[in-house]
Amino acid sequence: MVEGKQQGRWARVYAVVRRIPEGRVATYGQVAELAGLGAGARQVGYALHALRSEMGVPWHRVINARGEISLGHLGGANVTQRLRLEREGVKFNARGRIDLKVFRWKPGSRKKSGPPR
DNA sequence: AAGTTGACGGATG
DNA sequence: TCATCCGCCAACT
Repeated sequence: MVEGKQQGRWARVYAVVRRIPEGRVATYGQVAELAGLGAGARQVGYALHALRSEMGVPWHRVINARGEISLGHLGGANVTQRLRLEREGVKFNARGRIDLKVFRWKPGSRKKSGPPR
């Protein structure tokens, strides 16, 4: 129950996630670091889990270091995530994994920094 | 108040 | 490449 108050560490996570551009993805660890949580990658996942309502936070652009969706089979949330990413131009390989070398978001590089689209 | 948990990550086998 | 183990740190019970 933290949907209402968004002023803790989680708010920083949301702020970072909101900066992830369309067609790009970031890993939990990356978001954690950008949010100043250091090694709190797990907290990022925890924060997004508590998010429930999106509130303009593109949570679907956050994936694990393997380049895969970490969500369990909850209410098809993982399907939603994949669908949204594909719709944004992010491609999955045969194993359902994303090529981080191509789609990983590089903070700062605001212009197209290589990846398609 | 204390212990457990977890949308993770990295090293190791 | 996949399976295990350990480490991090705040939220939850």
